[in-house]
Amino acid sequence: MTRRQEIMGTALGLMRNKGYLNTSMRDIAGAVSMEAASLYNHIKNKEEILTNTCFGLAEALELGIKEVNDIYFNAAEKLKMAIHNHITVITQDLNASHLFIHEWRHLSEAMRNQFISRRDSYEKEFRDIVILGFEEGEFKDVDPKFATLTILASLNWVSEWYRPQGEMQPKE
Amino acid sequence: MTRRQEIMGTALGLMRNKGYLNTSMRDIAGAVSMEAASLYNHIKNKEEILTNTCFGLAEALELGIKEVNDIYFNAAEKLKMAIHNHITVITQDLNASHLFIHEWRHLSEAMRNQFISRRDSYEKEFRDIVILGFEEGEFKDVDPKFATLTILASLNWVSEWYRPQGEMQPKE
DNA sequence: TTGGAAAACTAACAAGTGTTAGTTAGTTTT
DNA sequence: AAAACTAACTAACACTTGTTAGTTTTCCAA
Repeated sequence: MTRRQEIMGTALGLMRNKGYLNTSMRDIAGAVSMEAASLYNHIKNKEEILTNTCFGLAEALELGIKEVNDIYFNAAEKLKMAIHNHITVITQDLNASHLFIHEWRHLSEAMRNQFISRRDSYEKEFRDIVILGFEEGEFKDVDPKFATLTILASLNWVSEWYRPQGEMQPKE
Repeated sequence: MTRRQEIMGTALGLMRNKGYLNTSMRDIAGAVSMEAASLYNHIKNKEEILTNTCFGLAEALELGIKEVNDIYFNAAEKLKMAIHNHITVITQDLNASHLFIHEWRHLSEAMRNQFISRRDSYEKEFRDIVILGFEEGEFKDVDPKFATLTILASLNWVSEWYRPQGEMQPKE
């Protein structure tokens, strides 16, 4: 593991516990036993940590839903796989996921706008699957918009309570 | 409306948009057209804003679930009413709800511990309803713990997308 | 009209923020 | 052996933070 990865990982851990703004460069430095200024030999600045993880996860999620749309045709199968892929990504690195879900609003304005639009288009692809299932008559008695929001809310909340050592596995 | 209420309301609005830590006393003061120092004639300190709203909502939610447990006996009815009460509280003041759900971790340690334990006991009461339904054979094929987490996740996420002017009403 | 509280002000504080500059020791490449 | 690179350091910067002290203005009841 490079020093950079070590710094990134430690930073994510601190930020998950204390929040992005509440985690200072000196906190991060202390946790990897160096001075704050030395961090800048390895990372560009504080925001890079946030930008990197937010866009990294965005990419992983987008990849997951594109795969689903390429392979499957039946709405029920699509939805199942989309959920599966989403959970797989989210549970990969819980600290990163927490940042991705809760701290993106502290991106600089330009990055934030970019982030929001990618997030919206991901939600749209997800919603399209639910709508498809609705048209196929597979899913009933639901408002597609509402159903999608509910599903994504549940999926994202997983990063709050999921523990790798716990009794429940991602697939379940 | 007293000056205090005006300050509180404005502060919650700012904090919803920018986050608690990222909202300075000078920001709040500016938004109500006074100097930062003058705020202290009306509120004790910054944390009082957070403490007040977090514990205010905690109390409202606890009240709601106690009422349900007093009146209803059937699990399905209980759950329905518990959800209804929860949504009613959450949609009452979206700014306050956002703070309650996302920023409680910035309470001072003593307050935070108190908050967590009240939150846990609320979740337990909720889970007990689901478990009751499971035992009654009313709800099937679900792990009660998992179901409860999913329900609460969805309910809390409502504060992210619900708009009073939107097409959907709390009752739905 | 006046006395006193309420609510605003100015000025300052100590602490903490992200970041830059300049330097140094040790290692790698030329 | 010389040059370049890596990764650490110390010191300082300009600025922001929540909060307090002391003073002045505003406003209402007597």
